[in-house]
Amino acid sequence: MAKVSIKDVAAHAGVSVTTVSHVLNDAPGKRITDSTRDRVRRSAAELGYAPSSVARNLRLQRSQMLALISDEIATTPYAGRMILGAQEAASKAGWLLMLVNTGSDSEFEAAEIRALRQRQVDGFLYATMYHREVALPDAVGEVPTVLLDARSSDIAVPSVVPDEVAGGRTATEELIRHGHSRIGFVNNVDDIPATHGRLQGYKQALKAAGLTFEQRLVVTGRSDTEGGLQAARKLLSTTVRPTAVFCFNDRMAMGAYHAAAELGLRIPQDLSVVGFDNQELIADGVRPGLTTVALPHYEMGAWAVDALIARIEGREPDGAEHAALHCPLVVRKSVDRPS
Amino acid sequence: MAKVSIKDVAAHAGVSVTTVSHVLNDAPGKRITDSTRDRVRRSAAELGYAPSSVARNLRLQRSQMLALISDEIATTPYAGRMILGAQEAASKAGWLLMLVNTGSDSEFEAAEIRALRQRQVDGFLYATMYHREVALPDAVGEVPTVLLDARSSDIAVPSVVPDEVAGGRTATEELIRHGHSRIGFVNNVDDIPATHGRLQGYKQALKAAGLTFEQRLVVTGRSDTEGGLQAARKLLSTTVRPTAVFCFNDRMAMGAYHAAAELGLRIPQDLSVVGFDNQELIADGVRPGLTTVALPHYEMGAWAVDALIARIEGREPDGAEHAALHCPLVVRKSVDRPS
DNA sequence: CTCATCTGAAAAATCGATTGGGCATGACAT
DNA sequence: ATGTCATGCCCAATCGATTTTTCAGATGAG
Repeated sequence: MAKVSIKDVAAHAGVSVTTVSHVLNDAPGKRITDSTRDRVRRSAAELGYAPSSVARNLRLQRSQMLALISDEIATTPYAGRMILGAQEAASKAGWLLMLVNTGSDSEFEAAEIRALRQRQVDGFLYATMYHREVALPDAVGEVPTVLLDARSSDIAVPSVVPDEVAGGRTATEELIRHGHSRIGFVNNVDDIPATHGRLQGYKQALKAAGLTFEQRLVVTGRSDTEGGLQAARKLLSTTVRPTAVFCFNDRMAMGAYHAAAELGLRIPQDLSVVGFDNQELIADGVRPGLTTVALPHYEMGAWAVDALIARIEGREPDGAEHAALHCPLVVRKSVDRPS
Repeated sequence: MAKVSIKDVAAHAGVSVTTVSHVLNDAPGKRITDSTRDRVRRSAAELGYAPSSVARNLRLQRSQMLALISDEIATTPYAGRMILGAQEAASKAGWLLMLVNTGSDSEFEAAEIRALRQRQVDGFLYATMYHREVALPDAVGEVPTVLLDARSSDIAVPSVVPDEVAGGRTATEELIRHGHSRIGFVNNVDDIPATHGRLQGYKQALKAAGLTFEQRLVVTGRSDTEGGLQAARKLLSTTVRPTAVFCFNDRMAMGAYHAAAELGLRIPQDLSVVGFDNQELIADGVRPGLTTVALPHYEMGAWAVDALIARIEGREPDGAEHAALHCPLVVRKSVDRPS
């Protein structure tokens, strides 16, 4: 079963390659009798013919390939779901997805991008592994591009990010719903959209519930377990201890668990905790399981691919689209009513 | 800066496309004067010429593309480093890597593989996200393939896996080195190579240190936090409690931490723990940090790509190669001498 | 009966590269 | 003066498709 080309089909069906092409592509405006049509189709099937996309791409000057460029593929566990979402959306639409990771070396990045353009990649997904603002490298040039989990100052580039504000609101509401009224927020110190967005959502939820925002209930720290531990320690040692904590992410929530343990507080009886990110390894690993808000990585990947393909095929409302996708709550066992 | 083809370069340099091709590819056996060479090269540089790989691939009947096919890209955090290793090795060798994930649907898998062959993918990396035995799908046909983190019953296919036995030995030795002589093993129940290999390594280390293997020091459970908790609970409640535990993986080690906490045992003062996998999220997240054995995912990815390219280019000793890569110890704070 | 029109399909150009075979040109030998 | 040969480069075929153009034969109008 070596390679069977369009010529073989033509010979087998006793027609020209032209006709085969016309039949197989349902060429519009071409007149071909039904009997010929049938003969060609049967031959193609019989021979197991599959058109060479290399040849087709050369002729059509495109590749049906997308490249997902990202700064760091490895260091975060998020990557997987985002890539999966992109990959499945691409495959569903009949496109292929290349993965390229460039690290932080912008020299290397530019070189890779040029290499991809040389291979006629039709579009780029420019992804970051956490929601932040980026500058699109010049090298992408005129090739259609969509930002994934990132925003650009250049608003002409479509982008998709998580709805951080709504996510923060969701987390806080879950605590309010269980009857908490003194709710602490262990936030990240970094100046990134997630920090501000989740805080804003926290405030919105409080306000909507008629609770007053208190600055001293917000403590910040590095966004890892250690930072969460320290921040939570400080928060839980205040004179009027909160009965619940919303943590910037699951790693910090893990730190809050440690702090609670130090202080002899049981979760969720003495302290309710909500995290953010839904990192299964942590959220499922700690005891009790951590109620948290999930980032819609899969959905963002899929959205980005769909938007990119639409753009490439020119069926896009002009003007860039910017999506902020919903972050759903994942309920486990770390939230209860206040004692 | 539209598309500049070889013809443009030829025109600009005042030579034929043949000559341009010969110069740019350093065609062996072709005689071209230095002055012409220079002229062509300067023209190419000046015009920013980059050969179209689509055209080249059509002519040469290859694509310089590799595809990494895997069952599940998303569900394990390992994927990242493995993919990164593959990706960087490919890029270093001037190849492109496609990612394809097929889920468990072998129908869909076959379809994807056919699509890839149609695009002239030159080789496949068939990866699983944990070390196990697989059957290579028929659809790959004659295309060169290398197994990643998997073994096949068909020994003709090269493969690379972690050296589980040596890893188990390393973990156990670390405990022995600190003076432990009653070392428990919290093992996985699944019938996979890791289970048997790590146990074998555990036994080897004991034997080498002159310690006798005791069956009751080995307990098994599901390979997650809960399973680790239950197994460790059982192990630590025996009359003669071990002073150290080697856990099948970091998730089970996390369960062992929970069990120790229940029993009022401090780590590492009262109990030393060694894990396996080096899942940063866990190993760095628990307190104290977990000493563990790392799986060489990055290295396996790179090895597989190198082996695959070698095979494709025909510079490979005949007969398949099978590599078992070293699993290095990552020291944190969960091991101390017995009290 | 002749010429125009329509049909169905084939021929040929094209995409951008690689490559085996040739063809001038000048140097050298006879 | 003529034949031989190495040199330096170009022609044209090729890869496998798509697409524009062409064309032979059937049909119909005048």
